[in-house]
Amino acid sequence: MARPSRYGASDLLDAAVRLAAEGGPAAVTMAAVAKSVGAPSGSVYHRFADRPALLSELWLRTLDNFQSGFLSALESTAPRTAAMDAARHTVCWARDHPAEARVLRYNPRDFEQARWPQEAGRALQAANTRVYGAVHTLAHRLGATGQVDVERVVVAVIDVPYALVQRHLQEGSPVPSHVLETVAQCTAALLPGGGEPPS
Amino acid sequence: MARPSRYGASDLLDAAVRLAAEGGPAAVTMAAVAKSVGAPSGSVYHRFADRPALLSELWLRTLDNFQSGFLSALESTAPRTAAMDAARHTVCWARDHPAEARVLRYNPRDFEQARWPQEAGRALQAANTRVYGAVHTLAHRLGATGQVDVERVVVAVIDVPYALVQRHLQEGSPVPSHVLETVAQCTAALLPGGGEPPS
DNA sequence: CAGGTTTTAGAGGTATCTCTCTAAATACAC
DNA sequence: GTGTATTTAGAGAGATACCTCTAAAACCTG
Repeated sequence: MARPSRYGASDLLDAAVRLAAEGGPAAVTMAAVAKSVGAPSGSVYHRFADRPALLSELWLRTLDNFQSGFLSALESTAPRTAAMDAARHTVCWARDHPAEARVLRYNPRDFEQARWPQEAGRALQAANTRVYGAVHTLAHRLGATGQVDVERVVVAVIDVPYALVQRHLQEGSPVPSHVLETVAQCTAALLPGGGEPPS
Repeated sequence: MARPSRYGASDLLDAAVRLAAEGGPAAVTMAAVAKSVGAPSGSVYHRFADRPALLSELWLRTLDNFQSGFLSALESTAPRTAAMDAARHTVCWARDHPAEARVLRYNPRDFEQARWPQEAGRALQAANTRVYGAVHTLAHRLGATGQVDVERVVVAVIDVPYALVQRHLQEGSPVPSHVLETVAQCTAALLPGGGEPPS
């Protein structure tokens, strides 16, 4: 049918992830991505309509790579193990995919969300509501009743592992293994019913 | 002695904070700062040797504005109230200074730390070790013994309030008042000795 | 091998940003 | 008032980024 592609979309996105992890969103220029894989800039524009389109795919692909494992961890039948598994998944995924995890440290806004194609904006919203919905129902399965209880589950399952992991990643160092235990303790302590007393 | 200055350093930094809060570090260009206060670009270069110098002062001033209150909250004699006050301070400060708080969401690296003047780099390191040292001694005063216990206090006093506040700020919405209570509960639950059981 | 489609390849226009440099304006000291 | 140090004011050079556009190359189908 046609000439085979030498620089595929996923190759370019891989390069973009590396650049973003090292130099932040500003480092993801079309020229830098092209240079990073040895392609001329025209090849990048052949795959992505413009820079916002590339950035949106970069963000959405990375987010989905993380969320898919997170969501399947939440599907465990026992709600408490679901919560613990999800929290641990965040740590393990970040440990195993440091560059991608460093991308998620930022915000869609930092990746020019305002200029994304409409479809990308909707996809992002869908992904976010899907995760928040899953955590919400988890909170109810855990017996959370009020607004504050639900918030507390969100902190336990999302914010604490995320914060602990990012603190290490942002220094460029890998995620130490003891973080897994710290997160497990903190999450357990914050879930309804509490954890073993701290000391 | 001389002509009075029309665009002071702090005016320019104020504008830079606004720009960074709205558009991220990339939006803080010398031209944008100048335009934001109605000055020609030359006036900005008269105050700051170059862009890294401006960014370093932007970061250090903002960090110090936050840390001074945080550190004085930690000085309370009763260690548990010190921890709770420090956690609450983070929430209140972010609520009252949303633009500055949104700046602190980023990393010195995002503000070109690699090109900062030496002196600024040292000041940053000093500020960080000062805070981590204070939290470290707080952890000991709270009876923390092992590595994991200390980490847990850091999570309770720093990471949890920071994460909860940033989750709201990054959507552009102000910090809701109920966050103060959520943070207080989570921090209490994570401190040695625990909090009231969740439910 | 011929036709058609996709992709590479990169030159170049336009815009923007950083930073330098000169000249003029200002206000205080004497 | 005069001198002087500081600041404003902005033009312009050099670099870089985004994006467009044209031409050629490569491969599959028939």
